[in-house]
Amino acid sequence: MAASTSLATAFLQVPNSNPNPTLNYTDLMNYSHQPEFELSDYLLLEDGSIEDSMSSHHIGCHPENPVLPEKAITDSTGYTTNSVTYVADTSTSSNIKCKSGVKKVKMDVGSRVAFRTKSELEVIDDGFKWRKYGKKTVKNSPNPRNYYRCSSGGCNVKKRVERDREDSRYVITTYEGVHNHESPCVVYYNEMPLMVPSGWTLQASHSHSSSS
DNA sequence: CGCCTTTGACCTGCGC
DNA sequence: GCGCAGGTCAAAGGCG
Repeated sequence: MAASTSLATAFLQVPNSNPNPTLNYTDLMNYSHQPEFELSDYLLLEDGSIEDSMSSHHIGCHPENPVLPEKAITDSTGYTTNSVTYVADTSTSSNIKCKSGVKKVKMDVGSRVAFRTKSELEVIDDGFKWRKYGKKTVKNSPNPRNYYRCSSGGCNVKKRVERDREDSRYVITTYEGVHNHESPCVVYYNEMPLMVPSGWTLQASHSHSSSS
């Protein structure tokens, strides 16, 4: 049997004044209450049942340049904004859910994760090369939905990008599938490949995993 | 020249 | 069965 690991990662981009290059969950919560830091939502697409907390997250940030304007790397299910990057491991079929302020996380079966993030940019460099293959207007939404496919040969990962119909300041990105290749920037944690921006550090605050 | 975006057409699933 | 909406295809054109 393959190892089963519940794993979710958040790369936190903190204010320049932050003296601490690595953060744990408590730090994340502290920054989430500061005005210059806005934590994004991310959404659950698949029906979930297993509820967990952010204690299962690993949180890190760039040691020298804490605020990365537009550059960050995630894995197939991660998403990056100017504020925060979440990475959810879908190879183990995890799903995540939280509200503003990130209090709850859900893990579940499925390889599709959506993130709702506040960003002026619709397409953010997440370390992979994406090729746009479609654009569609969505019913009851003034904003079109864009479809992207990983341009790496043989990789079938897709993502959908659209602006929130209720608040166009937010971008909803849905990742579907798992990359069968590495990002240019990747580290391994618990034998799991994690996509980490070059120069970033990763601190494992808490984790839980199981294998058989 | 290769890779990308654009965009209309086509396909498919679902509700009625 | 029909119509609608979402998702994908593929041709055309642009750009480095």
